[in-house]
Amino acid sequence: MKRSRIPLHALRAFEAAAETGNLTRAAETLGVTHAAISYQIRLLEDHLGLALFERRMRPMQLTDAGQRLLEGTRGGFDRIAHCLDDLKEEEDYAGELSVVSVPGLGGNWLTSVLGEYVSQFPKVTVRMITSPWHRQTEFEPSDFSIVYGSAEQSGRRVTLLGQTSFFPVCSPSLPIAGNRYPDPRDMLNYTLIHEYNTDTWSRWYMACGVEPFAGTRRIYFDGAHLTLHAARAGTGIAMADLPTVAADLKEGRLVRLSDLTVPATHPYYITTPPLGRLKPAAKALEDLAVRRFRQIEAE
Amino acid sequence: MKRSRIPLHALRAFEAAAETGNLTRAAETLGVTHAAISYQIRLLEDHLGLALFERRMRPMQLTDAGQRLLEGTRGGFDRIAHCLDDLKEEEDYAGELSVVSVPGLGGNWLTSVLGEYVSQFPKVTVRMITSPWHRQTEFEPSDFSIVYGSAEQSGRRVTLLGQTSFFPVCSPSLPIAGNRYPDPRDMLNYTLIHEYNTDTWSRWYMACGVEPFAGTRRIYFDGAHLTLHAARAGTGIAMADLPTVAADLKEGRLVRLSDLTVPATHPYYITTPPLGRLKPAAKALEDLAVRRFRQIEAE
DNA sequence: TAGTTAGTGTAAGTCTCGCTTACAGTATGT
DNA sequence: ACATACTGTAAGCGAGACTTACACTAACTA
Repeated sequence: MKRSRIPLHALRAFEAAAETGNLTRAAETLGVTHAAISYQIRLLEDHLGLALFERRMRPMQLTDAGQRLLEGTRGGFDRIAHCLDDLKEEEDYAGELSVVSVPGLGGNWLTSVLGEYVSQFPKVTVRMITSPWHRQTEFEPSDFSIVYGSAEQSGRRVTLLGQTSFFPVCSPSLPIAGNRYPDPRDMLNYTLIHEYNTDTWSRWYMACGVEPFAGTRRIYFDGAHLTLHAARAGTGIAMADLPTVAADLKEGRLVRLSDLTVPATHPYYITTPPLGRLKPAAKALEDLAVRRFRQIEAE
Repeated sequence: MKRSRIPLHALRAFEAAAETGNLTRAAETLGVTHAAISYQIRLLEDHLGLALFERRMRPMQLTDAGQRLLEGTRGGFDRIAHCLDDLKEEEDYAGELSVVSVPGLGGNWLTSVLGEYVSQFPKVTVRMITSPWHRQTEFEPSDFSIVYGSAEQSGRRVTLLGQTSFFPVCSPSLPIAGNRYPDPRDMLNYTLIHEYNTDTWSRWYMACGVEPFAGTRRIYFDGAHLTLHAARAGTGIAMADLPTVAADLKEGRLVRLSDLTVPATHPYYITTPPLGRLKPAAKALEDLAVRRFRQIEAE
């Protein structure tokens, strides 16, 4: 069969479905909806003119032809996947990778991304520094760094990571955490945890249409990691963005108090050395980071 | 590597390019433009973060990584392609296939399609009949048939093949064949070869904006294959459509005399037994026929 | 056997990304 | 130096992969 006419996407969908006997499960592993799988399999069956699945029963059974096809595709794709994996084990994906990040994303989100990264590229040794000085000048230039705000930097390659937006969070131990999405006015009875040099709280209340807070308790910290630490400890209510607190929310250390968000004043950027000196390993990290960021945004 | 992230199209493009060391050639084999290949390879190199080709020299040389990748992908795709081919060799693609066609397309175009078909499905024995009686009723119902005009038929599955359009052709031996796209008025000095029960010639002259021919010689035949036979023999000028005369034009047996075409009054349809009794082999022939028809239309 | 849950089928509409077009740039041959 | 043959790349288009939404069917539960 001519290469140009092999329905690759359809075969991939078929393989996933055949392995589980369950379109929904298959769809999840490929990161699409069940309808997409159904569509592709229909296409493939139509192309071959024969049935690949026995659909009377559940879980779906492969027909003879389906069984045969599964062996072929699995073998083929495995071969390709291994080859691709091997390429990633080479020198290009070995050695050291110096990573610098601003504390906000760096503290929590980036560490989890790096966790996935090192398991995917076991031969890369990552050295990470978080530093609020996002200008690269005073450091030995890093292989990969995340900066906040303006990113133009002498001779470094810049790609947009994305923009976050803020919403109030607090410890589940505070009484107000009980009612889902309480009235913003009620939140004024708690300590509002601020970060120095930001106006996130006031912008948020403005967006709510609530009068600026007058006599509420406030406390100021130097950096988002500290405000969140305080929030977790039950000190009061802090503003947070999704990437930094996604894990906290999921594991119940923090509770989100509103649907309403205000955008960060600046986006995050990734900077790397220019194309000539860009390490493949850094590019791979960039891809992963961007993907994970999008993923969180989508939720 | 997770299946969902294998860039299959990019790998296919890479494989084609790596095999020839020539993007243009690779593009041809995949039936796309060189830019498409270039784009996909760029994507792949970018995804992996490393160069696959050494581009200083021509033909392009694979890098080490490229070499490795080629082995993997070639192996993988070969495996899949073989598996797919095997599936086509099974009972589903064996046995007899009865094909019925109206003479127009059947005479020339369909035979060439069938030629390709049998080389692709060697185990299928094709029995073809051309018959102007495109109603199926009096025959043992065929596995695959091409009809002209209205296609509604008791219980058969119908798919549109396409609509042709007509233009004048003649033998290269006629003097008028010398000048490319002569004045339609000059053509009136030759015998106009007609097919019974069609008004193609008069519709064509109407489309030209030329007065209906008065005292020109005419000759009538029963069926397009006869008109074309006469045209090839130098009898005069006949009307023909692209599928039927594509080979004649390419091989110089006929010359096209005008850019202007008039559409056929009806489209061609393919009919097969309904889904339950549709043979996979017939479906495959249908796919091939439709593809080849589109291809000619595109030229 | 009726209700419930988990899954598949499928039509309609959306949007991505693979592709073409068009042109500039770069090797190789004469 | 010119011609030829190929590659690189930006801009824009369109097919088709995908999502959404709902109908439907199988398999459990009681």
